[in-house]
Amino acid sequence: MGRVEENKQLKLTSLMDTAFRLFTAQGIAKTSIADIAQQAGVAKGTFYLYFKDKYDLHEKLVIHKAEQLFRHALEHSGYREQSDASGKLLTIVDDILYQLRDNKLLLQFINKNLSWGVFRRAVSKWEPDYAAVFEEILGSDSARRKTLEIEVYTVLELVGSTCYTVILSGDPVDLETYLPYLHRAVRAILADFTK
Amino acid sequence: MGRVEENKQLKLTSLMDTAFRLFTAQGIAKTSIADIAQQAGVAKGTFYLYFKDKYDLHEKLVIHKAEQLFRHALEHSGYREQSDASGKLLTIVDDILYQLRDNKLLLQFINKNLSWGVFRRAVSKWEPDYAAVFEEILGSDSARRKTLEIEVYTVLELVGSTCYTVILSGDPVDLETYLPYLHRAVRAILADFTK
Amino acid sequence: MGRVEENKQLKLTSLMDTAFRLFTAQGIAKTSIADIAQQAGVAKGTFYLYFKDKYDLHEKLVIHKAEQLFRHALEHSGYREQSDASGKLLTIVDDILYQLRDNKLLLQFINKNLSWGVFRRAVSKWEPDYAAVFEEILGSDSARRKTLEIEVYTVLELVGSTCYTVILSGDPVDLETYLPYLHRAVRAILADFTK
Amino acid sequence: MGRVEENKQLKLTSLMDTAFRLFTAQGIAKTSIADIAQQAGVAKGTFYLYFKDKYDLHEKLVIHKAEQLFRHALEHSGYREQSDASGKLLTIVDDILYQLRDNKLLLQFINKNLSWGVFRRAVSKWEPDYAAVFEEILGSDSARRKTLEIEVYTVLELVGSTCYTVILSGDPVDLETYLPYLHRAVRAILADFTK
DNA sequence: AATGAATGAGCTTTCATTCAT
DNA sequence: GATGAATGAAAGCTCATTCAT
Repeated sequence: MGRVEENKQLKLTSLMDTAFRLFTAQGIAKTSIADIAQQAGVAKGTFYLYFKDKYDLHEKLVIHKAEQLFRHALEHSGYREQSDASGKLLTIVDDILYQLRDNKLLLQFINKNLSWGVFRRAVSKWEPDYAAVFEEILGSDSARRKTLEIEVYTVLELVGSTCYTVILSGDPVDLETYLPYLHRAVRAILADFTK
Repeated sequence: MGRVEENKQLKLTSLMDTAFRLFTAQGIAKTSIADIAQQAGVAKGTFYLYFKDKYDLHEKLVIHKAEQLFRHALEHSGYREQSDASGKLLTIVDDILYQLRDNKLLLQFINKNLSWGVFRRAVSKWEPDYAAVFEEILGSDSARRKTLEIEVYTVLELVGSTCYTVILSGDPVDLETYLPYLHRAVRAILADFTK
Repeated sequence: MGRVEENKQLKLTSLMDTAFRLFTAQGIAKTSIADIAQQAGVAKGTFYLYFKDKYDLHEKLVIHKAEQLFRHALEHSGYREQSDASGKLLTIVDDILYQLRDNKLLLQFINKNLSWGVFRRAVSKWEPDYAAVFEEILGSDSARRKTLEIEVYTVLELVGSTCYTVILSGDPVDLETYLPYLHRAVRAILADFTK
Repeated sequence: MGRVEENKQLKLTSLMDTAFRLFTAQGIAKTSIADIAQQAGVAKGTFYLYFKDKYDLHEKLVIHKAEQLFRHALEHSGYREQSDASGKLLTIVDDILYQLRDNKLLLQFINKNLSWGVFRRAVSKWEPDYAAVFEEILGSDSARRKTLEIEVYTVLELVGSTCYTVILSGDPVDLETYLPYLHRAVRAILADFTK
């Protein structure tokens, strides 16, 4: 990577990191491009070399952060040691939950912005091939394929929406109290679907 | 109610209705006070006689719409005919789901903006006394009280987050296809909690 | 006219006068809205209460100035004393020429921007009814009607384009030298058309 | 011409062709150097190796296109076969008119930008020596010399200004309808001047 | 209570120009 | 010669808010 290429990467990273900080601290509406550029240490015009506008940056940021989150879960959760699809899924979910518990800014950012549609589109572009990973988790039994996708969707949405509020506001109970209930709920759903 | 009072009420209603339409159509960020006032048929200055700014109006709108939604469910779902708490809850949930299926704008608006915390705070202010209604649904068995609240919370979040995407984008499947799975999931959770 | 109405008229006039001065002095491209507003003594935002953008202002200015020019010619040239259409037309043309010779800024502004289409559209909106005036000049002989319009068009274009250069740059000769030739040319055209 | 020279010529031509297209399509004000460079297939910096700024390029383009127009008329109109100055002039004018009728973009570009002064300055620089050509057309009779120049000027301005509007907008009549009138007008002027 | 003209801070966006590679 | 990333001044435009009427 030449000097120029290296420099571009640095500016890109700086812009994204700064934007993440500002977006989570004060929201996208109250964050101006001037703010981002200035705090990232680049000229205002430079912003437009990398992003169309702040919403473009925002979208790219969501995808980027989501990828980091999943990549970590896939590489560190040890889900492969589980024998069944449900076990694998739960292991991954738990890893992600722990990451989010320890990084509330990220949770706030991801959850408010990550829809199932965005997630699926993003997954299909990632390297390594995460689509293959899902194949691996869910199995290749094509008869159960659609059902499994619904299963994943249901569990992810349940975990995402409940934990968002619980972790951030401790309402209606705190995370430690809620986790056992959540696990029971998830297992109940998975068990029922498997019938 | 005198002529003046009546006129004020008309302006207020017009402002809120217009704001709801604009907020859902183009988002709060892209909706200006000038837009709202003009389309509501009042002068810009008049807006400030009723609301502090557009965020104040937005908050009042969320609470107002949520109340309408729950009021309808409580008055029309016939939940009282169910014998157990779970049955009552499911009946109310179903009614709300049907309302939202038929009013996607409302779904979009409510879901993006209604958090558990806002909901609880709002409920406590409503007339008639909805707190009493919840008492009625959940029962007064103080031992199960907290558990039931978690139960309600979990189910509401599950229903809210999954149906939001399904109804609005038909992803990963459309609502007709998804509903049976959702019902199984909800019943599985409720059954498990009851053990 | 109330205080407010009076004030609006003042601001409008100030904006148009200032814009005319700046447009003629430095061109529309190099004139910013901030310049116009500042020198007109109003806030930048006020500009947008009266005009869509600087091109909108420009167009209105062209029409406004053209109207003044023609109004003066019609009211002061005494064209009615001429017996034939050609004489009337020449009298009006001469009056306009003298106005422009004495107001080169106006000439520059009008000529670069006044097209036959704009002129015709503008004329039809003016008060008093200038369309009727043209009727009066050209006569109501409907058989010659279209021919007369072409005649007027040809003469106006000839006078406009030749005098523009001559008055402003004295090239290829100065106005005093050119006028006799122009008059001969105009009379030659009119005489020929009358055949 | 070496490879390098050839390459330079290619880039120059590409820049001028692209600029002509963009200037006529959207005007000089809305055409950026970035646009020109990108669509011409060269880097932005390269632009500055050939032109000072876009106005420099514009001026060079006007002169270049005008030369092409006149060169074609002089080489293809057969004006030499006419015996008198008036006939020669009319023959050249007609050829130019036909070129412009078939190339409206060029008409638009030339007319908005070609003044008598620019034309004269440009003519004096061309190769072959077009000044001599004018000598040839107008004759060397120094007594009539200045009169003939005025004649050329008057006719060119008349033709230019009337045909601009007629060809481009068909207002007040279309070209086919207008041409006979124009020819009568030109002949009337020329005949009168010859008296 | 209602109006809407006026404000001007503040935002997004463009773009000519430079210069290290 | 050629490049194109970077710059930052400058422009257009929006809009919440005020206040005289």
